[in-house]
Amino acid sequence: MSRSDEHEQEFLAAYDPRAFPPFAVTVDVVLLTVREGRLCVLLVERDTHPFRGGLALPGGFVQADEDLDTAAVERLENETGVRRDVAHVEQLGAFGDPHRDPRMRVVSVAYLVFAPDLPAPRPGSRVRSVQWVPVEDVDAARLAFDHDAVLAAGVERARAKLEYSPVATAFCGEEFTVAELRHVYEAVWGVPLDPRNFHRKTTGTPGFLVPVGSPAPVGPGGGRPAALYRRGSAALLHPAMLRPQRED
Amino acid sequence: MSRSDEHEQEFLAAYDPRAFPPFAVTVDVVLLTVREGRLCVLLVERDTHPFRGGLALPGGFVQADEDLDTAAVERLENETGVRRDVAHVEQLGAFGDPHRDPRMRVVSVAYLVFAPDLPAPRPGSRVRSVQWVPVEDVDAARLAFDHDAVLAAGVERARAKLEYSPVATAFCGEEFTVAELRHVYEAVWGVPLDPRNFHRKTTGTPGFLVPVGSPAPVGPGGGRPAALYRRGSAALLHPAMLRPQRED
DNA sequence: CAGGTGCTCGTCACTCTGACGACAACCTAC
DNA sequence: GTAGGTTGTCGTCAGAGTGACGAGCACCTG
Repeated sequence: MSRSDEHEQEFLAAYDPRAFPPFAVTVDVVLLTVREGRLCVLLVERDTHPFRGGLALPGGFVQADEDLDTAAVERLENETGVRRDVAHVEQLGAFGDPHRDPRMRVVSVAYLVFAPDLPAPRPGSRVRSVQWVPVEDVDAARLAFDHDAVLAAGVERARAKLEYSPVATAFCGEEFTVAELRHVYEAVWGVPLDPRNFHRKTTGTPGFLVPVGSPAPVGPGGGRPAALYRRGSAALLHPAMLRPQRED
Repeated sequence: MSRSDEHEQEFLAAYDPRAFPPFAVTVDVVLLTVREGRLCVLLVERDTHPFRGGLALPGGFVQADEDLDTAAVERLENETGVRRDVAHVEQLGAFGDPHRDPRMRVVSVAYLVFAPDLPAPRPGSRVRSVQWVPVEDVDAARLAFDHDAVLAAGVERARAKLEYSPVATAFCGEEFTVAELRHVYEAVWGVPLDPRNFHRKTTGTPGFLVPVGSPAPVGPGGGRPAALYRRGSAALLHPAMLRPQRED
């Protein structure tokens, strides 16, 4: 397409800051895992202005030629060592309150990541420490920026998503038992589930679990050894696995 | 918090374009409605570079002090006259491919809006025409930017959302019949539904529909007059209303 | 070997659903 | 007014899915 004078004018006008106010764009990652039966989120202690010393979700600025998804995975890998292929990554949404960052106008694109229990993360640049915090124990009022709202959205999305998709397997290793998967559901939903009905449901839903031919593994503290499964090919669970609804 | 020299330096550093590359941020609106039994989307014919003459979703740049949600509703109202209170508005997600806009780096936050059948929209500024297009008839390859992907995400989100939430009522007027609501489901899902089972399901799900005390209205071309309902207070449908699954 | 633990399979009552019959309440045509 | 068409609403029934268990299996430790 040849560029006429008219187009050239419009092209240049695109850089008029009055018409197109400049934003910074960041990614923030809600990285969830299940540790010791509890749903945990990865938080970093900031070492830079603003909110120095405060807790925040890992994340950072998107570079000029970087895709949003790539930026999220990149920041994640740099700060925690989580490789993309052992985790589930999905976009959570955009957060763009005009005053969410005191420095400047920032729109943050939040990502939700599920990973199995991982080796201890190491602090990256501009960060004092990195820690897993049970989501129940997070003091929302102490989180930097609007990360309390981002975290809440991530946890709620996770709870809903376990119902109709097989993503819970992303919290487990490559191979896992039905009980391990059940512990994931129990930790995310915060309710106990009947082992027998859970077993019937998960093994009976087509495409959810694929039995691993190899024999059953050891049992840690006694009990019949469990069969191993891998994640199946289904993208959606039919029928869905509904969490028990609290009665009023 | 007093601002030390150190903080001041960091504060100023925030405006270094090498560290914080400038983005433009836009909102794009997937406005869906049901007209003549078909799910339709509002598209505008662009009158400006780039994609002049091409079809696109309505939308525009977010202003410097404007909230994202506000910006979406504002552009929507300006271009179509849809008031926020007669429609359902939710964020769809962020689209930020580095080359989605040939002019500059743009991140677009897409919004999904459901509205009842509306009076004909009027073209706004920088727009040649505004038209309702059945989503089945949209030529995805001719849409500007990545609006084909945005539209596809919006339609898929709408289809999924009808299952577990009462948002389908947003496609109807203040008061509506069960049949009108059923036509919405049929148009969005593209499948016929059994009127008797649909009636049992919708009137039986707690919080979905509230009968209007006033007597039944007229029937247009014959048939027993239908009872009128308003939207109930439920935010989620329990149990969900699952769309019939295609068999393979 | 006894008893504990956790895995897996069964049973049963209940709810929800899809498919359909039947009647009610309106219309228009004759 | 009566016949016949159209749409709304209520009922029925068989089958699938679920919650709440019981019970046996396969490992452990003492």
